[in-house]
Amino acid sequence: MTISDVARLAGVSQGTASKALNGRGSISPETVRRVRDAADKLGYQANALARGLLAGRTWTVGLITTDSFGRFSIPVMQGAEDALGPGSMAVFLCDGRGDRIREQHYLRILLERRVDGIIVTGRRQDPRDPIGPAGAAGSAGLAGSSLPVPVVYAMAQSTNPGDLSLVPDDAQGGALAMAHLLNSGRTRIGHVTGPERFAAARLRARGAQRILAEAGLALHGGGPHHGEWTEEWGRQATDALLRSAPDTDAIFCGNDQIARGAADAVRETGRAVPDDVALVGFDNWEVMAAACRPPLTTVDMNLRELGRAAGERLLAGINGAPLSGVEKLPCSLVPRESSRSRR
Amino acid sequence: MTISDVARLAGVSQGTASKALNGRGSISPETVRRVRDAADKLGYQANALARGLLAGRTWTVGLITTDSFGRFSIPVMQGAEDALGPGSMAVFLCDGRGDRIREQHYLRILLERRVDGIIVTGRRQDPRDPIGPAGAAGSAGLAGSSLPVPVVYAMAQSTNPGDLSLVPDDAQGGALAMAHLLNSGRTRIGHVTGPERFAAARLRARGAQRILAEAGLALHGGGPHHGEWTEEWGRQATDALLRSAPDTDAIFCGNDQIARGAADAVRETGRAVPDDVALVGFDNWEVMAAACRPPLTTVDMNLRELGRAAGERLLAGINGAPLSGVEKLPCSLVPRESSRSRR
DNA sequence: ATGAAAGCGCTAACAG
DNA sequence: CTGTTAGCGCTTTCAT
Repeated sequence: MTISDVARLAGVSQGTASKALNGRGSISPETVRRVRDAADKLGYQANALARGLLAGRTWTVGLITTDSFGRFSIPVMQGAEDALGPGSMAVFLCDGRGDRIREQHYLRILLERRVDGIIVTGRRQDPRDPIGPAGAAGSAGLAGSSLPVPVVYAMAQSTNPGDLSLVPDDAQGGALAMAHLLNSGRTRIGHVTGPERFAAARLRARGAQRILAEAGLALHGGGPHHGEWTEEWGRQATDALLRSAPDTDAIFCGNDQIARGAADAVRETGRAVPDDVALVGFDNWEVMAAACRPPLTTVDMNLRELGRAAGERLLAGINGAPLSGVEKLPCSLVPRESSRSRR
Repeated sequence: MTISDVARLAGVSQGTASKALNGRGSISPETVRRVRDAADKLGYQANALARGLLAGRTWTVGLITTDSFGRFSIPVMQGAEDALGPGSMAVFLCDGRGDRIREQHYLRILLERRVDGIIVTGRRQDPRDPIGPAGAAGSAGLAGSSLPVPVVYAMAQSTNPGDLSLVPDDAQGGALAMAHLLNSGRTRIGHVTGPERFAAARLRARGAQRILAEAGLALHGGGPHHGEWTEEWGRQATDALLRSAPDTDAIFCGNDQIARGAADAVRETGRAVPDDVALVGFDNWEVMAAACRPPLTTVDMNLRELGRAAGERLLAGINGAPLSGVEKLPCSLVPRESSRSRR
């Protein structure tokens, strides 16, 4: 099933068939019709390998996720597809599973297949070594990636400032959550979050504390309470917080799992959410936020939007635009029951 | 960066360079070394497009997931990669998002790129139309897929019996759960599950009821209680069940979310899990099962194993083996706290 | 052991 | 408007 078969059936030359099918050159309408008919009858589909070989590009981009597709990578990937698909670019997804070896392997696979560009995505914004031949990073300096194709990091950040990284603005998200709690009339607000080694935890806390300071307040019940990103920690820390600072009237939680644990703990001390204690989470992980009792107000990182931006940037890069720097994209607040104003 | 550049640098002909790099023909060790060195120095990587064009195959398989990569598709995909990767096949992942149009689109993309085979994966085992040109299904009859490459359905089932479908054995899984509860000394066992329109719900219930019948028992508190696959429904149905049949000593839940809701409901009636009421879930969705209080005993569908099997079957298909029929792969039980024997 | 040449399927440049 | 030809990068005969 090649274009020669189509040409033969239509009674024209190979070149004419190609032009007729691609709308290039000038071909009589009658011929176009005959060629199209022949192609349809034969179920002809152009061989993308031959086409790519000739054109020097493949209309394919690779997306490497450093950890398995999870709740962070998936929306990023969908956004990227939204941006790339309409221009009929295909996205070649690879799961690095957080393993450098696998990642190198996939990089190789992608480059061999001559993808036009690569998106690297992960689940943390802590800077990571750039993809590419190990050790090439340092030598590259500000010069951008040492790879033969443009690369965009999305929901991941390269330690090489010459690479373009797109990350959610965690500090702004934390500020958003805190401002919302203040607006709903709370003033004695605690903060329970994940491990301090995560940039996300530190930044969210910092943003929240800035807003609090602007209102002349500080975290109620002591500095950010760092622990695991789990429900278990949410319960435990909330329990301790309510014991040491019983008049706490709101808790900003570093993610939705912690918030859900917090909701259970609040309820189990005989208090009500949101009437006694308001809660705000982070991530807008639907299945968590919706199953929480009551449904959880939370911060959405707009990852799909971030993925879309990554796709657009990559397209620009493929067309020759320079790609570098770290860009922070805004989070937004999704209000639900858990932070309703009193009365 | 082509093989000619390598050949020139090594001072040999193109053909010799090719043989040296691929270990074909007979080439003097000395020449091999020179060519390898040249390739290394230049960072040469073969162009997979040119190679594929010539070979008529691409060492690439496509994986189309009918709904976004979620907790069902991901393990299947990983298993498939485990089976295919070592033979250095690349897996081209596509997210159909449950949309037939997108699916067609990706199928096209994959066939244009001349993948060697396709795996279709989903999250339900209810039979679905085969992929491929709409309407081609019926005419194909038992003849297998009308596509030019082999196809395997994994965690998805084609309505065309000529296609090969791999699904978890839900009935066996349900039986496993029920047998486990009986073994732990329970006899008054209820069943709360998802919508009846899901084959999974019906099959799990059927398997459970068969085991119960063999023990001379029947579902306690009435037939399978069908509802949503949500925590909310788990809470609601469990509450109703414990009201109408207060002596219930175990509940088999159709999935882990329902089980988690059930755990909350049991606790809120003043009963203890597992001392008063034992619980078993289904899916082994780690984040749910582990966050449940107490940790949830559940049935694992071994999806990774299923994915691996799909990859192996596809390889066989690519090598010419015929592929058809429906195969059910066994589930296994993951015991945790929620069903510990009393005393 | 090595080189020369053909050809995978396609598009583009150039003739006619 | 249509046909012919060259060549993308690679592997593979077939000579030498």
